[in-house]
Formats: sequence, C-alpha cells, structure tokens
Amino acid sequence: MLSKKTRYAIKALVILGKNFGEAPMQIQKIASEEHIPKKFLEQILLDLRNAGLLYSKKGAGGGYGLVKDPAEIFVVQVLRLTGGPVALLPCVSLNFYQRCEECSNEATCGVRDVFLEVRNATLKILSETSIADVIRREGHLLDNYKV
Amino acid sequence: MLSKKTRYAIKALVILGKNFGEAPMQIQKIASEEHIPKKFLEQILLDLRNAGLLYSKKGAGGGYGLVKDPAEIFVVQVLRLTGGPVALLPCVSLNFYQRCEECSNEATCGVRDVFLEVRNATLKILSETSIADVIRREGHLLDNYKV
DNA sequence: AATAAAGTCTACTAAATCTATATACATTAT
DNA sequence: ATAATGTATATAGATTTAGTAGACTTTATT
Repeated sequence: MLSKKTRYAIKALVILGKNFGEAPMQIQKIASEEHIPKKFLEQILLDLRNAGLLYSKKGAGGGYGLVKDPAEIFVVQVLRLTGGPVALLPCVSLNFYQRCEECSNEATCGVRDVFLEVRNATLKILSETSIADVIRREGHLLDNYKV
Repeated sequence: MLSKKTRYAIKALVILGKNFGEAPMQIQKIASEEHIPKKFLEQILLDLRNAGLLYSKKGAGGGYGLVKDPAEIFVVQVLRLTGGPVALLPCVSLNFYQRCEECSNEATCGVRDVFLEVRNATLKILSETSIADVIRREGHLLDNYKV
C-alpha cells in the first residue's frame, strides 16, 4: 500500500498540474480542496520542492507551482520521492534495494522471480503515466460519469 | 511491500510444495532451512492450516503438509490470507477495500484509475502463478545459474 | 516602517503495525 | 511413561506512519 504521504503528494501534483501556467497556489487552498491536513501537506510540498518538482514563492500572493509541464512528471517519480517503493519485495526494488536476510541465494529464488515480474509490470505503467495523463483520465471518467 | 509474514508464508508453502506427497515436514525443519524464526513460523503455518491450505499432524513424526497439489495453490491466495493487499490504494482493493477519506468522488478519481490498472496487472500475474510455478521457476534459475 | 500573508524548518507525539518471543497446553508415536 | 510434535493466546519491543506545534523567514501591501 502507498503511504498517505505518497497519495497526498500525487493529489497535490494533480491539482497543481491543472493550475499549471497560472499564479502559484497556496498550501491552504490545496489542503482544503483535497481534504489533506495542512501541516502535513506543508512537509510534503517542501520535499517535492527540494526535489526540484515545484517552485515556491513566499509572502502574500505566494504559493506553489509546478516547475515542469505536467506531461513531464511521472507518477513513478512521485512514489520514489516520497519513499514509496514500487516493488513488493526489497530484493527486487531498484531504488530501495535490500537483501532478504532469510534468502540463501537471491539469484535462484523463485519467489523473487515472480515479484520481479510484478515489479516490471507495475513500473511500466507508473513510468509511462504522467500527471497530465492522470488529469486526462479524470476528464474521461467525468464524461462517462455524466452519461 | 509485503510483510515478512507474507514472505515467510510463501516460502514455507514452496518448501512444502517440494515435499508434496511425502511425510509431513516439521516446523523446525522449515524454519531452519528457510531461516525463519520458529515461533513466528508456527503462527503463520497455523493460519494457513486454519485457512485449509495445510494439514497438520501432532506428536512424534508429525508436521505440516499441503492439502492440495502445489499447482492448485496460487500466490495471490497467500497474500490475501496473510493480510497483504494486492492493491496499492485501499480504494482499488478487492478484498481489503476502504474508501480514501480525502477523496471527494471515487468514480472520477484519476489517481484511482491509474492504480486500478496497476492492481489488475499485478493480480493477473499473482493469480496465474501457483506454488508449483514458483518451484519451476526456481529450477530454471538454477539451470541458468549453473551455466 | 508596519503589518499580514504566505512558505520554511525542526522537533515532537500519538497511534498503529509488525516482528518476534514466552508460556502453558494438547496430542500422538514409541 | 516419555518425548516429540503442534495449538493457542498473550505480550513486548521496535519501527513506521500520520499528524501537530511552534518559532522563523520572506514578501506584498498599506
């Protein structure tokens, strides 16, 4: 399961993606629109900013905005920045690799092999899906929902 | 990430799968071969037994064995029995569904839509892969490893 | 210059969950 | 009778997660 931190981060990027090109948006506004605790969101946005995904502006009229086009930010990046491993086993994680202590030979572990396949499938989707795609999907769902 | 409980459960089933058709195998043996803490493994095997996957035999010469052929036990079942959700978001989980409190409309949530796709991909693999397949994969890996 | 509106940074805490251990008990083979 | 095994429940320690608090910095506006 993704942590709430990761979930909130994705949702914040989506709302900032919709706002791309316009004036920066305040934490408070994002928090209330997406029902995210404000102080928690502050930390998350700070992380995303320090990672270079967001710019910020202090003082009155300040806020946050995307540095890049939402089409160039991929969901997998957000997972990784917020500490959410893509893999279901530490031994198949590219960015959070850890040996399974109980495993005697990783190279011949059948369990690992299965979860390597799972990771690849997941990774393919998440590394091909951008924030812009998420917004687009929302649009499609909304269309169908109305009908 | 899968919990250790889930990992240990899969590994135990794999070793019991290799032993299928023979005399029951002792907890102690499984624990030491797979480097799993014995008391922890006891609880896990008990769960798997109560779920109907294993039979047990008490007393001297007792132990655990698979009730069904390893080809009929699928990895996804083990995840579910040991509380490891397949989905990365509670709102796309089939067996551990929970609404995302922060979400105003699940039906039109783009984030959910992406992780629904991820879940389907994961589910496909895990529900098509049996314990027997895991054992088979191990064989293939071992062959390649030797070469 | 003063004030208010924003973001920044660090520390802390409460709750939940995970991992493991302990202990007493029940059953069965020899 | 005894030893070898599984059964069951409780508990403890460690870790992680989610959220809160508070003091600080920067900037726009008046």
